Amino acid sequence: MLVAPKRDRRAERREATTAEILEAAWELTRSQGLAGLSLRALAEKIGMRPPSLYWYFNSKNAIYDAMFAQGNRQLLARLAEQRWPADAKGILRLSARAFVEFSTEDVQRYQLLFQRTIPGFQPSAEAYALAMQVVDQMRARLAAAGLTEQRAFDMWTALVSGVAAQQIANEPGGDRWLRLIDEMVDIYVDRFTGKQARREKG
Amino acid sequence: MLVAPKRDRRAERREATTAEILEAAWELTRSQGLAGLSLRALAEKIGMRPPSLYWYFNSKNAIYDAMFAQGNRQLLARLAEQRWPADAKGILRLSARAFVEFSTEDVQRYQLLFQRTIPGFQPSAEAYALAMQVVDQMRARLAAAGLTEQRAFDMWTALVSGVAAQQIANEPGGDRWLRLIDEMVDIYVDRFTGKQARREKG
DNA sequence: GTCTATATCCAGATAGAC
DNA sequence: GTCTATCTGGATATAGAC
Repeated sequence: MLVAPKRDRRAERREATTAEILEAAWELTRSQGLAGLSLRALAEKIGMRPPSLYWYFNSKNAIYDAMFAQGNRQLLARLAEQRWPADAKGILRLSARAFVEFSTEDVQRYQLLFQRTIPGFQPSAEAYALAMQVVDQMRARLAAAGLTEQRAFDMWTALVSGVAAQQIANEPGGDRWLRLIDEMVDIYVDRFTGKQARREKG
Repeated sequence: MLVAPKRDRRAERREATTAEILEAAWELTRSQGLAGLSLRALAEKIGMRPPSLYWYFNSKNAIYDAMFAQGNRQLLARLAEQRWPADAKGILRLSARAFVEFSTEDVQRYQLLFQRTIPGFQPSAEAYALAMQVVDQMRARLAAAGLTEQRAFDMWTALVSGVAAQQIANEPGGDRWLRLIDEMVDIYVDRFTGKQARREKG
């Protein structure tokens, strides 16, 4: 009687090729821009003919979708691997730094994940769920720092994404805005945690 | 003897058509995305054949360039038409509100002016000079509010563009982040002007 | 100024052989 | 799984008539 082997070598190989395609896609976007990605160039880069890509992805949008999901998984992993301190200010500093560094590392990934720059693209439900997980993680970090109100969270995301946006738009690869993170956290903390915040609430 | 008439009707007509093309281009980008603009669709929208556009613009990039310049002129006009108050906090509030409202009004314009989303596009020297004027205006407003340091200016642009970015990315057309502007100005002012700032300096 | 006709090239996607 | 061949349609841009 035939038994299924423990390892599915075919599935493994398929996964490996899929990963290779995505890696090549990221590289191409870095040089051609996110919207400039073409299946021809992608196929050529990995030594395939364009139609062969369709064995792995049903459409170009499916590739964007996989990239979107992968980027969000990378960010989740990045957040998970941090050694989170216990104090509020430490948590906020690390949270901001991790996000801004992740964003500035790869402009195209930043645009795909956080901006609506590709005309037709909308992430699938599965990919979008990962993006929601990222938001939940951020919210959990802020809660760990004692901040639970929606208003405080919105202000926080504005501050952090502002630093990232300016760094990317005006000095990609530099650290002119990155260096402002600690001070930004200070002025945020002054307002939203500790004595002052309690005084305003009471 | 022939004398040149005071009005150059031909030039006027050419200008009018140029303006019409640009207006149609903006409308198309709003529905198709910035990168999705095509000369075919643009020509059709104004009842022309595609080659006729080349009488007015040498290339597609020239159209993007004119749009870039126009957007910056619109922002300069917007800043100029404000009735600027005398007090620092009033100046900052109006400055932030004017910029964020301008940004959220038209997402494609925002992307063209403030983000590098089109693969090949780089503004011409003339158009770029207008973008510099915008920055100078912003800097002048901040100076009028008593803030002259580079670091304070960088922090300010991060805060303002963060509010705009979040509003556009997460709730286009809404005011969830717009409503945070006054509070954002408050926490900024607490840090960078008045007693506290002087104490930190001294 | 606007047109027709055309050049040149590229895009994403499918059919079906092997 | 990967290929060749092909479909269909799009793009920007130019030449030259009117």
